[in-house]
Amino acid sequence: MFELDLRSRQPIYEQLVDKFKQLIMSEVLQQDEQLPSVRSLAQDLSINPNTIQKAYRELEAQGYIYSVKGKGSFVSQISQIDNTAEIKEIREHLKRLMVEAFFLGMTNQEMKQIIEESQTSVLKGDAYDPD
Amino acid sequence: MFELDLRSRQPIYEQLVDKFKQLIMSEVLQQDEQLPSVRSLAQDLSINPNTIQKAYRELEAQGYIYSVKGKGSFVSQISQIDNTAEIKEIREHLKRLMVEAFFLGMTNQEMKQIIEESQTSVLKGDAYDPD
DNA sequence: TAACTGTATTAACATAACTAGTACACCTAA
DNA sequence: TTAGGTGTACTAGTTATGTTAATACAGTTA
Repeated sequence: MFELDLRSRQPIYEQLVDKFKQLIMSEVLQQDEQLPSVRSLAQDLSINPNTIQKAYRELEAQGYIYSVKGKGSFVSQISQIDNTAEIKEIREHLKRLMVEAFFLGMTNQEMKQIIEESQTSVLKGDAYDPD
Repeated sequence: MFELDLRSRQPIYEQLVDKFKQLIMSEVLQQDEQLPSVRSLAQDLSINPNTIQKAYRELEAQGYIYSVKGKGSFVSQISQIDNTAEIKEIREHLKRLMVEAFFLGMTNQEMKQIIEESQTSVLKGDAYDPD
């Protein structure tokens, strides 16, 4: 279901958070749909249940999912998710990266092309890596 | 001379490497110009000399500088620096980030605007944070 | 010679992520 | 009611990495 990079500088639980956010925002996972249980997903991914729990806790804190003891974790209403802070972070991150890119000699044109490519892959659904 | 973020996920030595790369690629530091010594820069930045050394070792390995025992560390010829691998990394990084951005609802237009802004700040020299 | 350079090595420390094990509360279906 | 599923909480230990600390050695320069 997911491709994790265990050697990444980005922690596993954050990778999970990002993946689920994408699945939720793109409505691949729909409102009130149940997420895999902490234990089952841990087994599927061959990682510790605590790591899954940490990701779910984070997703719940940010409003993407809600959890019910004894039942499971479920997707929230997209409309009630506030991601303005995230958007701001991404903007800053993009700016920094583009400054780096310019110093390495990448052209304006080249970067706009990457934007187009990215958008295409998103609209085509390539980014979901469905399994 | 530098602004370091000691709490960043990015290690100090990598921040130093990036800063020096920018200063070298933008020719603020010119060919054969001497870099601050390991010990003096460590004192200026209030960090350990080993951390500076690690950054210099990395810069030398990537061809940005050359070091001479007993004399110091100096800027290499820009023309002989091979940064194709770095450019590739940046491209991948940009792609991933843009996919994230799209999911958060950022528009194509908005991203192109960020590119323009970044380019402007680079050309104006804002990015160097001269001191 | 003295004081500066880079370089190397070893040890200790700090932090964060991750794993492991256990326990408890709740829900659901047999 | 009970068994097995769910989320949740907690403590401890492990691992990896970055950073600091101290020391030593080799080369350069005034």
